[in-house]
Amino acid sequence: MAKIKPGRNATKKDVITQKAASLFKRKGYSSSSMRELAEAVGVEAPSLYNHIGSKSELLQAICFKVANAFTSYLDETENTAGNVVLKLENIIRFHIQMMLNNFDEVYVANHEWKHLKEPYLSNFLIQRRGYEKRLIVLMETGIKVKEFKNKNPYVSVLTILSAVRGLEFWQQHKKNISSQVLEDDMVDHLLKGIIK
Amino acid sequence: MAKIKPGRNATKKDVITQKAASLFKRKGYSSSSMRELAEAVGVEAPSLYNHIGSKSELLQAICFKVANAFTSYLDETENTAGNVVLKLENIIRFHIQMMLNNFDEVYVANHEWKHLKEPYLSNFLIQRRGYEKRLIVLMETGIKVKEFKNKNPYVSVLTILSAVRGLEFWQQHKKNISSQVLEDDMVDHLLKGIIK
DNA sequence: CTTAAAAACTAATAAGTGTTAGTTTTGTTG
DNA sequence: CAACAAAACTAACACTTATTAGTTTTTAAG
Repeated sequence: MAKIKPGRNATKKDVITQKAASLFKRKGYSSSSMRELAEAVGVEAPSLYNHIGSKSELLQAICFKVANAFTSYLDETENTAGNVVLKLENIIRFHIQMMLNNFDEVYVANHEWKHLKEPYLSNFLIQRRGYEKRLIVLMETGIKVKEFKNKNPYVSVLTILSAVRGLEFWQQHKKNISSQVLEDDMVDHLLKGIIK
Repeated sequence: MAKIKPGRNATKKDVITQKAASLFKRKGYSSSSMRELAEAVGVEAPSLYNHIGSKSELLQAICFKVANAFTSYLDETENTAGNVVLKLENIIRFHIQMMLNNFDEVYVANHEWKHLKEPYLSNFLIQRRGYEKRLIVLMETGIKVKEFKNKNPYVSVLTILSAVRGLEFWQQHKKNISSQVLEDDMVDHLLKGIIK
């Protein structure tokens, strides 16, 4: 009934999506053609449509996979015992690890989301905004229980998220620093600025 | 001999470049068509070519204008008396102000540079790398003279540059926080993590 | 081996791309 | 006003785009 699946646990659709993430990262969504993607997959362009619905569907899959991963981790963390500092540290470390381990997809979600079509674009932005709001609430909690300095929580969240996002520039320097040093130094730098 | 110039001190080429920055920011370089740009300028697409050479020339102008602004400010700062902390603080403040006052162009330079054509792409990356290197040297100096903690200087520079870059998300929240609070809180957050 | 579906292929389409050619309008100067 | 150049316009070209239609090949099941 069905063909043998390509990878170990990956459907061909998964392979296409992954190759798409790599291509979109390198050239950007709009500059990536289905012919190029097909070549990366090892097939002619129209054959892709036996597995996927459209080009924009690929972008949707990538963006929401990433967004859902972050949302899920935040769900877990919120339902965990522990002080606020530890929660925030764990979240920062999760962001760093996502950047290092799922670079292509996170990069695409961060850079190419604006090419999502409605209603996916709106949904993505709403989800993203909701995520930020929850981090801000976490910051405010930390301030209230005297774990954090009384700095504007939005600025703190913005600073942290942006700094972690900047790990995309890190990829080129992977050889020079161990990722453990990177993670620890960055966490330290970001927490020292807000912890009391 | 020549027509009256559009704005006060701006040539029509300047107007086109500025509209291009706004358009490229909103839709991305590749998704922006010359017909759209023409409409923003209030003209038919082929008329643009009386003032500019090509679409990619517009991107070059935007990217290098931004890159040169940062390089120039660093030149000035390096030739200035003062301790390292103050120099770094001034540089951070300059980055923040560039983000707030030249948002479109800085955004495009940060996001669309990969669509530059050779040799401009290579030149841009070389210039960017050189800028980072000089900041790293500044960090190392600060460590040597005991103004900064002995943290990996590359990680510190990366964290700072990325955090400031993240001000692009700030635009939506302009109403809620004064830009002075933003600037001061962010500078504080970033410096506290490295100052001894 | 037969059968049937899954997935590859070729060919084609309609729309949009940056850009050039050629022409007309506009605006300034002598 | 005459003359000339700057800058607008229309028409068009050569090319690329995502996607569909229709057909053939491949693969798995009975």
